[in-house]
Amino acid sequence: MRYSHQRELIKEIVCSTNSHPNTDWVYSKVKKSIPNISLGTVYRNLKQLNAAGIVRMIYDGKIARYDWNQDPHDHLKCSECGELIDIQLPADDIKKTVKKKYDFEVDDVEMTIIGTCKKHT
Amino acid sequence: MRYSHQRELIKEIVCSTNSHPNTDWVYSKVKKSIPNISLGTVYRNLKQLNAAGIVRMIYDGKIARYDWNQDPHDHLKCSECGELIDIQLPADDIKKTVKKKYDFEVDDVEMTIIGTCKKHT
DNA sequence: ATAATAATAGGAATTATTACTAATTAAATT
DNA sequence: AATTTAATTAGTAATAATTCCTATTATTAT
Repeated sequence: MRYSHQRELIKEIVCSTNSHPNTDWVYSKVKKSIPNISLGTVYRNLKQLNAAGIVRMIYDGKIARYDWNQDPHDHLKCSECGELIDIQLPADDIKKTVKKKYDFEVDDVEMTIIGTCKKHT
Repeated sequence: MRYSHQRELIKEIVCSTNSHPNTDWVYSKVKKSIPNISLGTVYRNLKQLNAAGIVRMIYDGKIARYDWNQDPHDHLKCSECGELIDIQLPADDIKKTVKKKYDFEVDDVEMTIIGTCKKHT
C-alpha cells in the first residue's frame, strides 16, 4: 500500500475518536483539511485500512462504522441514544465451546448487546 | 393486523426453512404461488411480521435475513460458504456481567461468530 | 529525471430498501 | 346481504449506502 495524504488523514481521524464513526462523519471531518476529497476516496481508504488490519469495521445495523481499537472487544448499543460503548468480555470460553461442540474454527466474535444505557434508565 | 393471503404465504415460507433467507429468496419463492406479487409487499410484510414478533430479523452484514426461530440463540457464520448456523450459548452470565459492570439494561444479545465451518477445514 | 502504476476526484451505477398512489380487499356496520 | 371503512396491494419512483468507472495526478522504483 503506497502512501497517500488522504489515507493518512483518514487514519488519523478514525484513531482520534472513540465514537465509532461512520463514513459520512469521517468524510465531513476530512473535508475540513482536504475540501475537494471525494466520498469514494473515503470509502475506498476505510476499506483498505480495514483489510490491512489498521482499523476495524463494525456493522451497526446496515451501516458500517470504524473503530481504531484492535483489541478483541464487544459493544453495548443503547436503543435510546444509539451510542456504541466498548466493553471487554471474556470470549475464550465461547471460542472453546464453539470449537468443541460445533467443530467450527472461530476467527472473530461479533457481539452487540442491545439495551438501555444508564443515561436513559 | 388484518389477514392477507400474501402475508400468510410469506410467513409460511419463512417458517419452512432453517436457511435464514433474505428478502429476495422469499420473493422468488412466493412468486411461484402469486406471480404478480410485488417486492415491496414482501419487504413490508417481513417487517410487519418482525414487529409482531412472528419472525425474527437478523443482520448479516448489510442485508436483512429472517428466522422463524424465536428462542434466544446466536449464529455461526462461515467465511467460506456464508452459511449461518444456529447455536445455543448461555447468555445469562453475559447479561448479568453487563448489568453489574456497566449498569446497562440488556434487551437482546446479537452474537455472530465468524470462522470456518467443518465442511471447509 | 523518467517510467510504471497506485491513488484520486468526480460522477455514474448498483444494491437493498422505503415511500407513494390509485386500486383492491378484508372486515366491521348497517 | 349491501355498504362503509380502512388496511393492504401492485407498480413504480425515490432514497441511502456503497461500489464502480475513467481520465488525471501523485508516489516510488529505476
